[in-house]
Amino acid sequence: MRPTAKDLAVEAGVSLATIDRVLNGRPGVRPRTVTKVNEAIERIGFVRNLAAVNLARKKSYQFRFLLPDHGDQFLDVLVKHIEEAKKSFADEMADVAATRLPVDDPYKLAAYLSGLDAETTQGIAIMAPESPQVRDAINRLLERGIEVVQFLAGQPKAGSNDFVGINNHAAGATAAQLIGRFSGGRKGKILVVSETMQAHDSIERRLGFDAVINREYPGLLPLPSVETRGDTARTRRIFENVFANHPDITGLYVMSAEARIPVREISMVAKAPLVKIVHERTPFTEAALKSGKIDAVIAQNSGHLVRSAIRILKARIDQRTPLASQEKIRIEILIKENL
Amino acid sequence: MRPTAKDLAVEAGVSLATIDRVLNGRPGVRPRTVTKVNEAIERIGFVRNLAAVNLARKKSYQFRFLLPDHGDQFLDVLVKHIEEAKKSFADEMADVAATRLPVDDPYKLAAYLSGLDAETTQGIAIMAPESPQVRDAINRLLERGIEVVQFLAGQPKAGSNDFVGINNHAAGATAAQLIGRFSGGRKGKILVVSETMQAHDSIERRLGFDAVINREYPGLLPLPSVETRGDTARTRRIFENVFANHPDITGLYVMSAEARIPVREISMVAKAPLVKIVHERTPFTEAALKSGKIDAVIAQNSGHLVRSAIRILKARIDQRTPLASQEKIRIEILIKENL
DNA sequence: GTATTTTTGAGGTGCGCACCTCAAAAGTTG
DNA sequence: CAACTTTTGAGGTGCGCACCTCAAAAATAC
Repeated sequence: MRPTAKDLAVEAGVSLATIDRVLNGRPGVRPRTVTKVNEAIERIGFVRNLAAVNLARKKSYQFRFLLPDHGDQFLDVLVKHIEEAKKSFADEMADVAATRLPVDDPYKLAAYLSGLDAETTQGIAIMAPESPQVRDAINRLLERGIEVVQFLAGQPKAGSNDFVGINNHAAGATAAQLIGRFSGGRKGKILVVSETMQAHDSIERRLGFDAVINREYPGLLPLPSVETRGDTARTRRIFENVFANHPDITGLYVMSAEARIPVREISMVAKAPLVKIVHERTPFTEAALKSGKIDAVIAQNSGHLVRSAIRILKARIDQRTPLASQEKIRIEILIKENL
Repeated sequence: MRPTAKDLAVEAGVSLATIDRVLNGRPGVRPRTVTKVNEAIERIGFVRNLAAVNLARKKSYQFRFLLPDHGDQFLDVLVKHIEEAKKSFADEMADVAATRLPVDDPYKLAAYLSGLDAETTQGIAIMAPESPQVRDAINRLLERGIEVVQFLAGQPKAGSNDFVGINNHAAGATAAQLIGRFSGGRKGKILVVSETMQAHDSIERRLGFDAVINREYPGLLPLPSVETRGDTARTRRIFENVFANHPDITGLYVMSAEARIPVREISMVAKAPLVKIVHERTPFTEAALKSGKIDAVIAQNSGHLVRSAIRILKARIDQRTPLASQEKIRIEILIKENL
């Protein structure tokens, strides 16, 4: 049986009231007594029963994911996993919800954030680009005692674990290494595509990509980034143009989550087979991998992302340190064999 | 606020005692009343507060990992993660321990299993090869109410989630695809190495490997599996022999967890650079990836493995269904960029 | 030394639920 | 309809802890 507070009181030679004071940091305890209790804790290996603590405190957790309102398949996958997490975290007294917002409008987003009530929301995960407005709003949330993590987007603050997502520089580097290896020594140009280069993550990926290609694959030349803006016709025009100028394109790297448009359009304009690498696991990319339309997917486990964000928020509220090895989001390489 | 049993009683128009009878399946309740309560549960979305339940029931979980007593680096990594899990699951009233055993001796292992007491052990994760003795012992454990999962080794029963680990056939296929792609069209022979081919996992990996190589890379010829038996000198002799007979070896696939001996020895006998793929993330394989001594690692996240085993055991004891998407162990491809 | 402040102890209540007992109410049987 | 049997309700206790009050003991000040 695990020792209880009562056992601890006996071991430390104090009363339950004093144990309570020490455990909960209440005032009016001599330093000597605190030490005595802490030593007893070490000796008998006392660990608070979190379930009982939360029960007595009537604590529950209400978390919210703020996601873009316009979305591709990857967002649908995320929403699905949030629903799943909602069920599995119900056991731990955590309620999880998702809200779709026009995250690209910093003012609307900031307004929404200021409207959040600390009574009904203990933590939020925000998937939105950086902006001064949002940064301020986040700081005000923190002041009001609402925990925040940046989810997939935004500028991660170094050293803190307030960002949930992969290291995008490393992700770009990984893509580059794969394109390099898969090219098997052939020379050629690499077409690099993104929905937009405004996003911080695309910029990071591009930097990581170029670093590896330039260092390790002198035979490959990455072209300047091309933006689809989610527009099929535009993409087609750009591709036709690029291929006209560079008939020796041998690879495609799609940096943003929405891979459908570039993958479809490139098959219309490219004559020779290319090495194609895209990001994120979605129904489309899965099917494309299986059918051989693309060669590899650089992914982050979306279920893990969601759960990790929740666990980090929860740990912060409980004043615990999340398990670093569990919360590190891995850069997954998917090929058709390990789907 | 979440509805409590009291709220449920009001909603269903019955007393708390009846709620208790229904929730805990006690006898003496009319079917009509049961229906009434269940409908009320649906209506107000009642979910039992697991923390309170476990508190009232004084329930705690004691789990044990049974691991081989002779071990390579991968086992050390596993043990480290078990220690880590021990800390993080303490919050959930679960105690986790690891025991090293001569798992290759079915009689000793079976004897140990029979000696387990259901009072002090609620679940175990076994990493041991299949044998009739062990299979029987496991069945007796289950009869005595001790939950069991097979951990990494053994013959997974189809359809049940009593196996924690990757699909080894797919892992072998993944290795093959990578060797194929990384070879860049060159022809050659592939040296396939294992510590022993007795183990079920090596056999599966080999099958998956051959399937892909034969189907997709006719220019590559996998040689018959070579067994190191953990013996450096033996391995060296075999390698020298093999290279003498097959000077055109262009790739190495190490199927078992211990990659140190084959990777070191091959560098002594191979003249030309090879494509080298090994299994499992360990300090050695990490360093080898970084320094370029190997090209890729097929890994399973060992922290995830451990936590998954614990969660599955816990869910079974609670009569819950574990979250399938979380418990699926992914086949990770590691290169130096995504470590 | 006494007066004052600080530290400690004793005890109670409630969190949401399991588990138990006993009595009252509702059904069933002949 | 009485004599059952089955179903339901009322109420209590405890799980391990938080949080509160009040009084007693110990340390400190003057």
